[in-house]
This record gives sequence, C-alpha cells and structure tokens, in this order.
Amino acid sequence: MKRNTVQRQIILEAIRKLNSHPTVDEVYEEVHKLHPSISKVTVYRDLYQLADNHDIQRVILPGELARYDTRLDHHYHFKCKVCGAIFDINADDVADEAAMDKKVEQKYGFKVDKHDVTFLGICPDCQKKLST
Amino acid sequence: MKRNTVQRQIILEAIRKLNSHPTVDEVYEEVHKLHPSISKVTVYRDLYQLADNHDIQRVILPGELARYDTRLDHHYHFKCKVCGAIFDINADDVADEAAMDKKVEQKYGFKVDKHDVTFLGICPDCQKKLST
DNA sequence: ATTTATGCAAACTATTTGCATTGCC
DNA sequence: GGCAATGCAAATAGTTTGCATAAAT
Repeated sequence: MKRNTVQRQIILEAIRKLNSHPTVDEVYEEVHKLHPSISKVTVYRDLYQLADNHDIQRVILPGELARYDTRLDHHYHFKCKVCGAIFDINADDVADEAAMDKKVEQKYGFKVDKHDVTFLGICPDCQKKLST
Repeated sequence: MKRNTVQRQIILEAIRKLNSHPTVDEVYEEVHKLHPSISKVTVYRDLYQLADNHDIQRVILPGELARYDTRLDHHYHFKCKVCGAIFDINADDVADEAAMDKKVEQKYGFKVDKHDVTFLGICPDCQKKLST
C-alpha cells in the first residue's frame, strides 16, 4: 500500500510550483531550498512513483534528461535550441493524431499505440533577443 | 584535415552491413568479430565523426541509446515495444511535414527548424507471434 | 614532419540498487 | 507491528576525455 509521506507531498508541491517540464535536478533544487534534508534519491523515486500513480507525467524527449510534467494529457513538445526551454504544443493545433496512426497501420502493418512529436527551433523570446 | 584510417573504413562497412539503426555497441560487436583490436572508443569517435561528415546519420529516439543510420534523409521512426526493433517511416506517407511546422510557427510564434516523430506499437512479426 | 587518430585508463553524468533505519498505516 | 519509504553509499550504464603512442598525409 502506498504511503502518504511528507517528502512526497513536498516534491509534488515543488513540481507544481515549477510548473514547466522540470528535470529531476531542477525539482531537487527547488525542494532543497526549503527542505535540505530531502535527498535526491527520494526525488528520483517519488517522481517516478507519482508518475506511476498518474499524479504527474514522465516526459522523455530525444537526447534529453528525464523531465516531469504536471499536465497529464497527451501533447507534443517544442524545444528551443537557444535557451533549451521546453514548451507544450497541442496535437490538435498541428495534426490529426488518429489519422497519422491509422496511416502507419495501413501502410506498414504496424499496430500503433501512440506517437510522440518534438519540434526543434527558436522560441519567440530568443528570436527577439537574437534580432536586436 | 580528416584522415582515412583503416578503422574508420571498417566501422563504416560494419554499419552498412548491419543496415538498420544499430547502437554503438551493436556496431562495435560487428566490428569486433573480425577486428578484435579495434576499441570501442574508436567506434564511438568514428561514428560521431562519420555523422559529422554526413556519411551516416545519428538517430536519437526518446529514452533510447544513440543509434546510427545509413539512411541520410529526414524520416520518422517506429519502435516495436515487444522486440525493440526500430523501423523507418516515410514522413510523406503519414503527414505533411511542412504544414505541421507552419502551423506551429503561426499558432505559437516559434521558428521551427524540424520535428521528429516516433511511433510506438507492435511490429507485424510480433503481432503474429502474439496472436498464436 | 606534422598532426590527426587510436587505445588505454580514468572521468563523468544520470540514474538505479542494496541495505540498514525510519516512520506511516 | 509490519511493510513501504527514506537516505546513504555504492553500483551501473553510456559516453566522453586526457594522454602517450602510432600512423596517415
């Protein structure tokens, strides 16, 4: 049976406060500020368990460290190659997810569970900074 | 200036022979069979340099080890969750790449270089094996 | 002759695991 | 009281780096 520990509550609050795809280290730093006795292993383990429990979502982008997301629905991501920030993209804004999966099934014979999309480019802020 | 070493030729032949998204280790194993004196560091370094030189392509899928591909054009990937194999998907078969990038630029203000797509599911072979 | 490439060992980074102790339920 | 969770240290996995030697140009 899962137990409701102080640490897990603090870690959950921290990621909710950070609120945008933090890495384990970033969550740990945030937690560490106010609760220096909580160890990084616990952050690793609790984030993993919270994701397992669907309180948060584990986000793995190509070539990136593990990140965790308070948003629970399936969506795409954009990574800014300048500042490194990760942004959410609503799949609906960009493509017909179901149609893509169906085409892969029909043309290749694969059974498709899902697909992940990662855009790479420059975010508005960095565009602005670069153009001045 | 780049030098044409025996090792690099052997490594290039090995990945061409393997021919489907091998990991560094898989290339090393292949090389090692016939040329046990070639070290793994050299495989790491040469694969990296060959990719730099556009002789091969580096493929990084979410949560996966680095892989290398003899195919040089941009395309999508499918990963079988049962056997772990990686398959190529032609972007054209599945989506309008340029249109997707354009929508992200228009709706979010990002400047998009490219996007990567990874499908997850079960390949035909594994479907067959599972259904029997 | 010069200077890149190789091979070894060691370093490094992110993450996981073993184990004794702590503390929820 | 029992068993999950914690924290420490150590292990692991993949990859990179420093350095002396070898070999391609």
